[in-house]
Amino acid sequence: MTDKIDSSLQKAQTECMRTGLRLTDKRSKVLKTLLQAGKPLSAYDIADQFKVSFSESLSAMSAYRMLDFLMQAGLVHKLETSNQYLACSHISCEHKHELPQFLICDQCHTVQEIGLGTHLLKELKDSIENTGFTLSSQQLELHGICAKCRADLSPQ
Amino acid sequence: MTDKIDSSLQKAQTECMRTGLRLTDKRSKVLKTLLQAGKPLSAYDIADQFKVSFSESLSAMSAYRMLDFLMQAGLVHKLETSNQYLACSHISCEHKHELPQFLICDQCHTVQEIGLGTHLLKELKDSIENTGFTLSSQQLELHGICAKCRADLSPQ
DNA sequence: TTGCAAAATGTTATGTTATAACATATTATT
DNA sequence: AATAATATGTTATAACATAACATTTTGCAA
Repeated sequence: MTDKIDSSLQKAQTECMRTGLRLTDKRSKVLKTLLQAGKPLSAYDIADQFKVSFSESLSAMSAYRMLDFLMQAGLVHKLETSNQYLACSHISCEHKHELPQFLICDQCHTVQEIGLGTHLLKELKDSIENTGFTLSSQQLELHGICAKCRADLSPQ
Repeated sequence: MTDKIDSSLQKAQTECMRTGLRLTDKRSKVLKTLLQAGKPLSAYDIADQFKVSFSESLSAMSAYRMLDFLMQAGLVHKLETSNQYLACSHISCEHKHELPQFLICDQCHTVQEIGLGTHLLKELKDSIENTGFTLSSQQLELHGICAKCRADLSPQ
């Protein structure tokens, strides 16, 4: 578990170096906060958790700035439908994804980052662009109930 | 134009009566505000515009409550990605839609409510539900550049 | 190595979006 | 008319986000 987080942080560091971005100590710690949480957090949650984890202050303002950086670097996503941030689940793999897709459980609030089939995505994209609209890289956020909560709700 | 708005208001009234919902004068005026705007507005924008249009006060708190009602009645949608509200574009037609889809232009901020093919939607839905996740009625909000802005940006 | 410019972070203030809690008014039902 | 339910008014405050400017740190050229 810790290994996974460490290797993600390592990978993030390497990737930033390669592209000339500065993954500073604080930025790295913000990313680590999200990786450790394993779930989406608000900017203010992050600032609070940061203080607890690292006994070091972080204003919400700074959290926002660091999140901006991490999002630009593709290391963090923002869930627009819940105003929360979460670490990209593909940091430690090679997987490149331009259109992240999230399944958000409205019961337990866990978020699963999935990869829809490229075929389906292409069809979706084509269907939209046929109307003359040009998609920017924008994510899908789909709400519902995850398998686990579904099972808990309707036992038997 | 005014006819379209009036007929939408009429239709909304009829539909609410039929289902036992109370589309009061204020609620109807909030809906009218959105229909007249023809674009998404924030709750505070609506309260402001309401005062201008009807020379009658409306607190933001009240606007939120009326928007909640109108959303429940299926007459208004909320754009979760921009915290704005807009009248459903299908009030005056028979079209029933459980999963609204929006194309949001990040340039001119116009919003187009589209209907993706049922085939494509079914495929998308199946693909997601195969993972064990149960979708609730959730809309798609896709950002990009509309045809008009696209043309303006790259002439010739 | 020093000095400068750019980037990052700190700090304070304020803007924007949304809800809580309780009071008052209106409406439907008996 | 009494009363219960619904709707609206009002005030306060929570939650999310950005602006503006000060200070510190870093990278780089002289």
